[in-house]
Amino acid sequence: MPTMSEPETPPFRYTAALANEIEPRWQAYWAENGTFHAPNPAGELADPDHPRHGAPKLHVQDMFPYPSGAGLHVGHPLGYIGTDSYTRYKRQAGFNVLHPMGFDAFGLPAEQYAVQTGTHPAVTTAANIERYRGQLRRLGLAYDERRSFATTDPEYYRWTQWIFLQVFNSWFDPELRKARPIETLIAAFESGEKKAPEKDWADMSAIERRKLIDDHRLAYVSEAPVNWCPGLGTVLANEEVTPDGRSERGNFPVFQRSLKQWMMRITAYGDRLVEDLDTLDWPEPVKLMQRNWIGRSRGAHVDFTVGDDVITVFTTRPDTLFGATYMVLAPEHELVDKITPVEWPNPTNPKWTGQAASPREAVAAYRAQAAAKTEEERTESKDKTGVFTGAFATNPVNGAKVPVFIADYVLAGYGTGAIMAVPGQDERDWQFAEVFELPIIRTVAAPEGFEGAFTGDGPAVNSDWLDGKGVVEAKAEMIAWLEQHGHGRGATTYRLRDWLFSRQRYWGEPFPIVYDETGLPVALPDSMLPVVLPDVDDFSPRTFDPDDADSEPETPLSRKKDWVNVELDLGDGLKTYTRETNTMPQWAGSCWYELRYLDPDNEKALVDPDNEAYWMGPRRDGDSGGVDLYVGGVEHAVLHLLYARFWHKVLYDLGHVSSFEPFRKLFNQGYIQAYAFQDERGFYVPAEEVVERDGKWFYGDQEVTRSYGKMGKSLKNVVTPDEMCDQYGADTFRVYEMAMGPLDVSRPWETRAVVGSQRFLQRVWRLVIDEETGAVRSSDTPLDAKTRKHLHRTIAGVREDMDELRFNTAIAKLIELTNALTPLPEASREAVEPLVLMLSPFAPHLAEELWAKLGHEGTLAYTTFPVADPAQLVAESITYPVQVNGKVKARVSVTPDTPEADIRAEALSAVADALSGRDPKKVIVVPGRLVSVVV
RNA sequence: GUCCCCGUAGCCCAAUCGGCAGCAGGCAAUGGACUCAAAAUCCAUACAGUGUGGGUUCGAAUCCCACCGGGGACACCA
Repeated sequence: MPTMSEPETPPFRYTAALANEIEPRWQAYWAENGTFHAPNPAGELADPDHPRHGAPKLHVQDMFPYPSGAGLHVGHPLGYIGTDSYTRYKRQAGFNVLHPMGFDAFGLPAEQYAVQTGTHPAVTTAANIERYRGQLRRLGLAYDERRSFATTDPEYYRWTQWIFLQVFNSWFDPELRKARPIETLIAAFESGEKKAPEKDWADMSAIERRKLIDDHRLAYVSEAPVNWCPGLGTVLANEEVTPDGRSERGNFPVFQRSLKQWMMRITAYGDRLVEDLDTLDWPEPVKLMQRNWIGRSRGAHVDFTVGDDVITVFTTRPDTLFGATYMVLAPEHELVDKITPVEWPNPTNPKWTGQAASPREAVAAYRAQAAAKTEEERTESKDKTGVFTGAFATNPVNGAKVPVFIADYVLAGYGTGAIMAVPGQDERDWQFAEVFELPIIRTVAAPEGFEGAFTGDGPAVNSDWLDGKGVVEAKAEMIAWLEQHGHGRGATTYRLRDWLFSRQRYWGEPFPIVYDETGLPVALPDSMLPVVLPDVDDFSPRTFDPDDADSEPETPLSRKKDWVNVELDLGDGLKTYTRETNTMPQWAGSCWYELRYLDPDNEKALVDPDNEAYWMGPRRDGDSGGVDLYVGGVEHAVLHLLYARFWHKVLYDLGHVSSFEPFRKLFNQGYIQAYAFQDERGFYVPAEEVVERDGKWFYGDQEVTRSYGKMGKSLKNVVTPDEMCDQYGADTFRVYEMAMGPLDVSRPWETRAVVGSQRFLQRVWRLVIDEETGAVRSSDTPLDAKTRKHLHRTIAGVREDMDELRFNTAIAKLIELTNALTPLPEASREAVEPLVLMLSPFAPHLAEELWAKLGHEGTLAYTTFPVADPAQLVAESITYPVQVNGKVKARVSVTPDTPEADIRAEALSAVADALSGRDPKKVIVVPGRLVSVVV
């Protein structure tokens, strides 16, 4: 115990200097004693002697950071301090707490830095991680450091690769709605239980069989339209492309190209990803964003015939089929060329032709026009454009001939890329019909006088056998009719696309895949993992002129020929194979890290099942299991959380985990933002030197304008936790961040307000320590009754606030208690010790120091959090305000157990003057609150 | 354009179920004590009627409707 043997401890005030002496000392103590190690039920991290062995568990996790070169600013650790305070409290409250931290260290910035400087990304990354660790340690964050890792560690990404192989070696069985090992599919084909689409399994060649199987894998190679970004030299996932068709990172143009890429069949999980949201304790807006992103819609596929061809449309409103007066195909639809005749039918409305001499010319011109537009231009103008193809389709319900158009308001990538247009019930179709003078038939009765497309519910009209039925019923009957007559079938579509999983980058996980002489992929066996990322001389993918759409990707790994070409024995004897030279996207490592914390050193499995079941297993029927509390920003509402859920479900299906969701409860912390100031020329000036005078802001003598937003170097408004630790100490900084508002609310940083938290800690310090002599001044005198009640009220309130993550109000209650104790002649231990314990989640170093000074041995981390005495929570009397017609006219004081009738009587006599003889019409007694009299 | 979240003292924020808007708390301000003076500390004081307008109710910051302002998401998804 370093603190016990230092009589020369400066006996002064709790200052930044003192804090900076205390804090590293306790950080060292915690590290040396492994204070925050959490015991596992099994394996190397098990510890039967641990004070929390066998206690109820709690797994709390933060979204781990990408260790950037810029280090942390004061906004970053907000959530970390929140979870640290929460878990310190829960640990004291008796839980076995797992609170780990790691690093998401693959990614573009380190690679781009490497390209610029030649420094290996591994070197940059390691240095950045060290810096982060130092910054986090300085804040006193209580992590189990044995469980920390980076996604770039080969021992970690070995398991990322292993999970990839699990995904690769699985298929999605639509009957069971789950992933199953690929062998079960092969067996099904072999036994004839499942039929191959084109010819019998028995008649297929080995290569044909492999291709068929590969087409069913959850990870597959696909020649598919992808987002090719020449400026970055890589392809991007849809999610990484901005709505105006540029790369989210770097803002380069992105082009649609057909390229061979790895995909993950996340769409197979669309239903479960939607449905299981209901089991999760997540903020509603995040669930909503996921639902919207997945975009499941139910409806029907309907077949329209055009000559000898069949065009299938997707509609969510099969009930309106009688109102389909035309059809629209996306300009890119594959049947457009085939159905377009040589000449315009006679007659043809001149508005339909785009002034072209023939349908083919019109189609070609319109396509060129559509292709020239960016995605943004296409969606920005809501004016409907399009052109008639010259072809007519047959409406299957009534045999009506309807004209077929192409128009860019129909998207090639959604549904079937073709729609039946029902202007009477769809606003977009209505607008198009107005422009092109197409007939409008209402099939749902609209209210009297209603103009435009009616999308609400109502009885069907003009719809033969559906007439009179409501929308829901009519939909069901139409789907049944379509299926019965072979014109269509019920269908569900998703906005969600399969996940593009390969990147032409260096700094990512290599795929555990090689190609044989057939060019088909072959999985490496587990025994060959990890496939270590080799050193290369040049880290950059070949980049191109950002506008060169026809360039071809060339990966950094592909240039390393001695690595790419390998001789391996994969069961067919020694053969030459070619390695996959793409790497995985940055999301891969963060898709499963919550599991690795549970069992970080396990070499036999990604996580021991006992450990997984203990920390993350379901607790009751229907419970998804998962991390008990996951804290991070809303910016990950869709991508990271969706991908992680997907992988987790695959692992669940294959029996590797017992939980079917990774994160049971999600909490979005707010952001700390800051003001930035610009001078007349628009240059940013250092924010900390700007002063306010009369509602205006000045930098020196110069007036500057204020804006509010992120902290950033270029905005010259960054404040770092290190500066705060220097100026005030980590505890003051922690208390300030937790006190300045609720954790989920964003707020502006204000350095000059930090001093308030410092003063509070100084007052607490002064309750225990004599500032002149350094002696402990707390007494053993019992508290007076009033203060004792205040203490227990505070304990009860703080516990409640802590459980609900309301740290700001918990701290306010502690300040209030401190302010009540300060003027007392003696600082009684009866109050001071609980106060120190309750403060310890927020100001752990100060609390440990005071706890030691008060004569306790070792750390307080496992000392029971104060418990309120219920007897002390009962008020001696309750004062009821008495309202007459909403205005407070009197107050009556009664004991808490006074019956309602007596309260009523007392109240009425108290306001007898105000009533002046009138009879009360109504008297409302709200127990514990007030009495309201109405006359 | 649609959807979601948020508007309470100069500022950051409190206020179970609708029940006395603040001895919840902090910053800043003002006055005082201490000091040669200042800082720090301590004590005290003032400041809003809850963005606006309606409605429901005995009673609305809280529930409903419309509008205004700020933030976020999606954006022709058939």
